[in-house]
Amino acid sequence: MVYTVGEMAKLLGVPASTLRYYDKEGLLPFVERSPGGRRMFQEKDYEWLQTIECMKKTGMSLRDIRVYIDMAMRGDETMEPRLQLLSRQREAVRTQMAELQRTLDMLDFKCWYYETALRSGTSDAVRNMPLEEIPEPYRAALRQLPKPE
Amino acid sequence: MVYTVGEMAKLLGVPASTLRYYDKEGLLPFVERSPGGRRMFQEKDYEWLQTIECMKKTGMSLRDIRVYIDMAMRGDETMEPRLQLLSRQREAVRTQMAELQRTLDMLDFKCWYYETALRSGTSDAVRNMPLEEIPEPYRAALRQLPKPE
DNA sequence: TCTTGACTTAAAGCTGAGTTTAACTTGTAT
DNA sequence: ATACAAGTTAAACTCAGCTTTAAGTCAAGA
Repeated sequence: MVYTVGEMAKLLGVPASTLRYYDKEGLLPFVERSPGGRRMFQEKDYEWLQTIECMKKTGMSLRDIRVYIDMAMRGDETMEPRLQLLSRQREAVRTQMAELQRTLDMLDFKCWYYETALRSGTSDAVRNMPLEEIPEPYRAALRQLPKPE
Repeated sequence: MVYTVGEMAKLLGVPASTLRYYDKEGLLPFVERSPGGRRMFQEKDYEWLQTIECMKKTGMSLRDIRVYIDMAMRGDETMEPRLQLLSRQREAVRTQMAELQRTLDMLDFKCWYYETALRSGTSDAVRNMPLEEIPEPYRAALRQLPKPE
């Protein structure tokens, strides 16, 4: 079973222009063409495209994904550098998550701040609240934060 | 104590061009000018800038940050919409983190895959490994994933 | 006073990841 | 055989978030 670019795009839920763009950028070296020049996507290409999607979710750039694909197409001899690339990406995602957690703590604190201020009708009460009265979970965020405005 | 744009940029660890850009985009309505037209940053402006930085880390667009700043400058009457904005942003960050976790699971699995393949010298062994032999933590990721290449 | 470094603006340029457009070709259905 | 939807390319356009450049202004130290 082969698919045209439009069919494959539909399967993946992306515009066909995106697949053409990826092809132009060298991300789809595995896609063959018909005698008339049309892309003929195979079942196995769907798996490649899922792999690309997955890499993209990690925040990897198209350039790095292309490098990865190129290596993967060269077979087992490139397993080591591929592992290295994935390993670095994993580290990057972990870092990203840790940063997001700190950001989330800040947002939790700010939301609490406004909820409290709204309940008392003014921001004065909570702005001048002594540290001891601030619920424990928010104190850490407060310490590393500017005052909410 | 007042600072020029260059001094404030140094304090924040960003290029001065970024602060000028933010000003042009309306993110710094609080910064006053000298008679000669130069920006004079005050201590309190430093706190505003930290707030902007914090909002940016949540992935908020400059446009939304400007809206937030504008509201904050109008005082207590805008607390409710500000809370709504922060609340929405918090939801967005939570979603983002959940997605990253799934991505991380995938990367963990892929790294395990390559580590195993490298130890056995070929990807065949692990490619054909029956599900029961795959360590439990990785099975979930495998189920929602394309085969690694 | 003069030099010099840091400031000012407007406008253009850059990057990544696409999307849109225009002009043309292919292949399927009638 | 013909129509016509869907394919092809190159090139231009978009968007956010800056950065760079050019041409000019300000102000602190010698």
